[in-house]
Amino acid sequence: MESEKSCEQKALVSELIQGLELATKLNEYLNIPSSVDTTNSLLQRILSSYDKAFLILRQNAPISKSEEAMQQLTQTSSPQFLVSVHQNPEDYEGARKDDQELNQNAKKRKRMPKWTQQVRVKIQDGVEEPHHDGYSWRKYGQKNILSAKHPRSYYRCTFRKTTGCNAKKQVQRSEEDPNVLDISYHGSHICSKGNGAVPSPKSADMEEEPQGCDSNVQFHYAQSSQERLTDYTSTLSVETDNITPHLFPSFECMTQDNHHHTLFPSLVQENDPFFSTLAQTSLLSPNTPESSYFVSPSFTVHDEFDRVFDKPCADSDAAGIVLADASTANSPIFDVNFSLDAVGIGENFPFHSKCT
DNA sequence: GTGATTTGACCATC
DNA sequence: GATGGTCAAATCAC
Repeated sequence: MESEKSCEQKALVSELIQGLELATKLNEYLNIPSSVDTTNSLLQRILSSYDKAFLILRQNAPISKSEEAMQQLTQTSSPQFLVSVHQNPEDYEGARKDDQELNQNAKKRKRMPKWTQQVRVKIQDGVEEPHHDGYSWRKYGQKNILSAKHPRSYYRCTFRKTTGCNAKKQVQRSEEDPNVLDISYHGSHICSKGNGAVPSPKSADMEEEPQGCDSNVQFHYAQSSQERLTDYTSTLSVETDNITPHLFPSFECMTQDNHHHTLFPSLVQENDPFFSTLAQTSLLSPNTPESSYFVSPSFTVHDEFDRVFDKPCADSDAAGIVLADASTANSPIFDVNFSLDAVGIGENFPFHSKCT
């Protein structure tokens, strides 16, 4: 039993480390204009590594306090710009096996990975701006929902026919606050290949090109429209009221327009070498002049370890965070701007060293 | 002309 | 039967 756990732990750590290593490589390639294929390949491998890691975790535990917290988070209706990602743990494994078949009927559809995101939309002269999340969606239906004031819109990936990408999303205005859009994502994007990672001139300011995503983890990509970025960042904050504090370490960010943003509750960066380094080398880096950043879903390394190996952890203080950064206005890239060397992570990195 | 959106109808599930 | 999700023809926009 113990040896099994040890083996699983090694596999899990290996996948996580591989993901970080690939992210570092990806960051290097992002500075090379002609390396689009390489970066796409690295991106897929990174996502695959974390997919495997989460599969390992889910094979070993039913549900963790982090997932409960995530559920609370996603169910919270907040007037603030709230980005949260919730992947239904019961849906995940089955859905990954036969994603292409899931739209055959509602039964299978239920097994698709699902996560929700609440986004505050900007209302100008009574007209809402379209919600942009970095993917290209095609609306295929709208329905009045019985208990809701506002109709629900149904979208699927624009490239469904050409790539078989089965990602869908449902968009509905919040009951509590009409300025908030409740967005539910179903399925994963598999449309990264052959769709062009760089927006076409026509689409650069109007529509997003599809980006690689073959994972339950949904990245938020930089968009080329500076105006749109400003609109987003001007309302960007993260709801923290109902979050278990150790889930989200925080980073303070100041944008070009002097808006101050707290991305996560401030708890750990001062004490934790990992995040203090991360904050210094990436999040607060002077090399990111644009007033744009995107928050990816975060996950708690310690918490997941707790779940797998039944180890109580007093104050989990490390979490994995990938920050998508629009430091170059013309390319929809995301910037994983930290390295393993910088934070001292190697194969022997003591992920659980603070647990008792 | 082509692709996206709208909207009523249809289907599966509860 | 009520409801949510999807289809597909009609319409719109470029």
